[in-house]
Amino acid sequence: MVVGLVNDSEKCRYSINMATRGSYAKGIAKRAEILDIALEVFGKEGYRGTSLRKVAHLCNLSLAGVMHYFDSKEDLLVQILRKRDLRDEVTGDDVKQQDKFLEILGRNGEEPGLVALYVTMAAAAVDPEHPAAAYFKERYEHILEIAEESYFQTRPTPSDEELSYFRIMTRSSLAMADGLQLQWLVDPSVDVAGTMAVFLEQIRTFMAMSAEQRNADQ
Amino acid sequence: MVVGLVNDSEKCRYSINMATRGSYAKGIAKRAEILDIALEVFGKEGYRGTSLRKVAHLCNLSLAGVMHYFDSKEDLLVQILRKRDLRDEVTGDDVKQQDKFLEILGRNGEEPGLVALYVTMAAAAVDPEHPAAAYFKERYEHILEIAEESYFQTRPTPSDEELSYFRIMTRSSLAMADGLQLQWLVDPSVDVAGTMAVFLEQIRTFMAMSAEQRNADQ
DNA sequence: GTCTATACTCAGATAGAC
DNA sequence: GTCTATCTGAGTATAGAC
Repeated sequence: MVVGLVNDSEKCRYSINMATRGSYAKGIAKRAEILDIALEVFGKEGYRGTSLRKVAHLCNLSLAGVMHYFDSKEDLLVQILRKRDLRDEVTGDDVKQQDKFLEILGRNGEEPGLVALYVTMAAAAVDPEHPAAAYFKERYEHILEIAEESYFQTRPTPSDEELSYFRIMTRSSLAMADGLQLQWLVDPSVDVAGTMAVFLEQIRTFMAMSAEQRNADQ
Repeated sequence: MVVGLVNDSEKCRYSINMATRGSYAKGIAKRAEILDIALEVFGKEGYRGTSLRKVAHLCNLSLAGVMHYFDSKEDLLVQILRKRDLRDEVTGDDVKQQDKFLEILGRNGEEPGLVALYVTMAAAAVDPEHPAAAYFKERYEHILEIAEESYFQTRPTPSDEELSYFRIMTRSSLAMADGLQLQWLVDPSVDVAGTMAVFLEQIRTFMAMSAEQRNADQ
C-alpha cells in the first residue's frame, strides 16, 4: 500500500527469553518430539523448503502449537543443532577423539540437510542477536576446551610454542572439517573424512618432527 | 484460508533462462548499478535483514523494476558473488597466487555480509536446481584448474603421487579458508589470513621434505 | 527493452478464546 | 497447553504503460 516506509526493519527480531516452556512431563515429551521430527524433515528436505506449518502438521499440531515451545523458527533451528551435538558428543583421549571425529564426519554424509542447516546457521550468526551466535560461540569454545584437555593428558608440560601450535592446529582442523563439508554439499564426490584423515596424519608427523628438531638443536 | 494443502511446495522454484536483459547500454548500466548497490547493502546488513524492496528503493526503482534484470532473489544473490569473483580474480604463478589468496582473505575481513552471503549460498547449493549450485561447481573447478596450471609451471613433470598430493592440498586449502571464515563470522577475533599462512607454510615444508625423502631413498 | 502497478501466495509472528 | 484468527511482510507473477 504505502511505498515510502523502508527503514522500519529494526524491530525486535529475536526473542530474548528462552525455553521456559515444557515444565510438565507432557510438554517436555512433546518438545522432544517436535525436535525429532523437525530434525528429520529439515535434515531430509533442507530448511528452505520446509515451513513450520509443515513441521507442525507432522507433529499433529498447529503452527501456534509449535511456537509455544520455541521462541522463533530460528530458535527451533538452533535447538536442532544443539540436540545433534548432544548425540555426537566427543569424549575420550587424544586418539579416540580423532577417531570419533572422523566417524562423525562420515555419519554427516548421510545427513546433508543437517549439514546445510549448520552452515546456514553459521552465516546467520554474524548477527550477534541471532540465537545461533551464542550457540556457535559455545560450541567452538567447548570443542577447543575438550581437545586441549586431552592434549594435556598425553603431554602434561608442553612448551608455550608447542601449546600455541596445537591450538592453531585444532582450530585449523575444525575449519577444514567445516570447509570440506561445505564443498561436499556442492559436490558430493568430495571425500570429507578421507581428506581430513590426511591432514590429521600430517599434523602428527609435524608435531613429532619439530620435537626431533628440538632435540637435534640441543 | 484453506488449511489442508500442504504438499504443493514442489512448484518451479527457480527460473531457467537467465539475464537476456540488459541488451541496451542503459539496461547494462542499470543492471550493474543494482548489483553494486545490492552488494553494498547485503554486504553491510546481511541478506536476511534486507528485502528486495529495500534494494529497489535504493536504486530508485520499484520491486518489479529490479526483478526485470534478475530471475529471482536467489539469482540476484548469486550474481553478487559472481561479480565479487570477477573483482578478486587470482592470477600469476605459484607464489603470487598464494600472496593474492592471502590478500583477498584479508580484504574479506572488511565485508562480513558478503562472507555470510557466500556461506549461505553454499548451503543453498545442496539443491542442484538452485542457481548457487552451478556457481559453486564452476567456482571450485575454476580455482582448482588455475592452481594446477601454476603448479605445472614450476614442476612440469611431477610424479602421480606428487600431483595427487598437490590436488588434495589445494582442496584442503580452499576448505580451510572457507572454514576459517565461517569461524570468523561467529568470532571476529579469529585470524583467518594468519592461520591460513601457517598452513600454507606447512604445505611447502612438507612438499620439500618428501622430495628430500625420495632422494634419500634412492 | 525498460519499468510500474497491482494482485497473489506463502511465510512467521501474535492475540486471545477455550 | 493448544487452537483459531489475524497481521505484516516477504518473494513472485502478470498486464500493460512508455
